[in-house]
Amino acid sequence: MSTRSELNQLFPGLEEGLYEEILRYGEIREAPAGAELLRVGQTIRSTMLVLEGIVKLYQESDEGEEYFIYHIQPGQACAVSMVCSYHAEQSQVTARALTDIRYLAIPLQYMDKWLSQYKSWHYFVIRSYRSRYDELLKTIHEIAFKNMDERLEFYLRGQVKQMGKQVKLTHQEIANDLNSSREVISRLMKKMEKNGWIIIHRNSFEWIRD
Amino acid sequence: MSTRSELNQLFPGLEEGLYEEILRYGEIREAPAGAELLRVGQTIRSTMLVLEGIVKLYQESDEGEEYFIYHIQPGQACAVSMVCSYHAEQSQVTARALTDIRYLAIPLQYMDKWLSQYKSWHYFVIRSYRSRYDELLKTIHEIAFKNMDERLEFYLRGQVKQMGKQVKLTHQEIANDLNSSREVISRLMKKMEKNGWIIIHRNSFEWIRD
DNA sequence: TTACTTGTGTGACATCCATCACGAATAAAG
DNA sequence: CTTTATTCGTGATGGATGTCACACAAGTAA
Repeated sequence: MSTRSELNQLFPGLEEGLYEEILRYGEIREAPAGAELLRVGQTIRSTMLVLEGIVKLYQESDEGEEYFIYHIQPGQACAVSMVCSYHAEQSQVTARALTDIRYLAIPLQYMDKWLSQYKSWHYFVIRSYRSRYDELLKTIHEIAFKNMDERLEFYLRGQVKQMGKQVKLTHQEIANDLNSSREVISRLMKKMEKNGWIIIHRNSFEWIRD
Repeated sequence: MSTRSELNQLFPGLEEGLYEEILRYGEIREAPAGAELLRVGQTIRSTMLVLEGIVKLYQESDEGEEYFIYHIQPGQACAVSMVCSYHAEQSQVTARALTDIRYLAIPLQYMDKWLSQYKSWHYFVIRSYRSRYDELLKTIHEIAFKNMDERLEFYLRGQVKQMGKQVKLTHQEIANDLNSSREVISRLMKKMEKNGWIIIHRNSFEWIRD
């Protein structure tokens, strides 16, 4: 499949001219699973349209703690990096390739140009911000009001939605994503297993409930 | 001062035609301190440009707990309500007038129209989303990684920045905004007073440090 | 003044969760 | 098969903070 038709499928509804500009000025890049694509404090110089694979976005504290925020899938862009301003801003989040990925890197200068030139593009940008904004609100709702058991359920549901009912994650990785500790996650997941919500395997679990 | 020049001052840099449309189709409304402007689950039908007074945005849980998110000042808009889509969305947050306020209510249909018609408007919308998105990230950072003492300091600094060094808030109100309890806030503020950061009065406190 | 309301201070206790300690289960390597 | 590394299970303990109880202080109304 050509990149052009791939673009068309993943990012439908853009103008003809815009597809061409994206192909002309966007650079196709690849990164292996685990690669850091954006780190806290880094200055943002280009935006990212994901073509293949999954990117994970998370907050990081000074002490190296993490908190998972959301995934970026093929057909989505990194809202954080879609600044529309000249003065390149600094990232508050870290982005890491969860699987091997392929993406289009687009220099920031075109963000500005396309915003004024292509109607479909500014709708795309605004939709992206809007939906990410909503996801952040949900995250705040979880952390602010819920105990770890409910937050874990919310988190696992999110992973299942993304990865399917078989999710490959160790308890330690889950604990990192929720800024908790392995022991706590182990205990809570054991309880979920007893309730018949999941089946725990080594290095993975299986979602049953719902 | 005419509404026109007021608009010009508060929302500078928009096109002439846009100012006129805002005045023609926006309805000037007032609300007393304490009025609820947007509640969780409510369908959003118009957006809000604040002209005078301060609006407070917060999350609400099913059990009636609250968590403060940010203030909206004169010259700012309610990002939540600037949807660019036909299917009016539901709010995840509650907005309440903190003081008596005056604002322009703009029917959602013009959001769409102006987005394609006025360049300055879509920059305004994107800037709004962008900066609110960043504030949400900061909030997540606080809740996810920090203990109550640091979160309280972050919160109080925010209030001071907004209200000046004399802040009229009871410990109970602060506790509500942080989804904590009065006793905890009292104890922590007492400690801050001992450290010379603040002076506690009845119904208010004074910021000293920095 | 007296009574009443509202806000604040503080000890005692309970709960959630992080940490420590250690052992068991599983997979990989020799 | 034996050894080793990784992952998971689980009790014990402690810290942060929510909850309860109650006293006191500062206004407000009668």
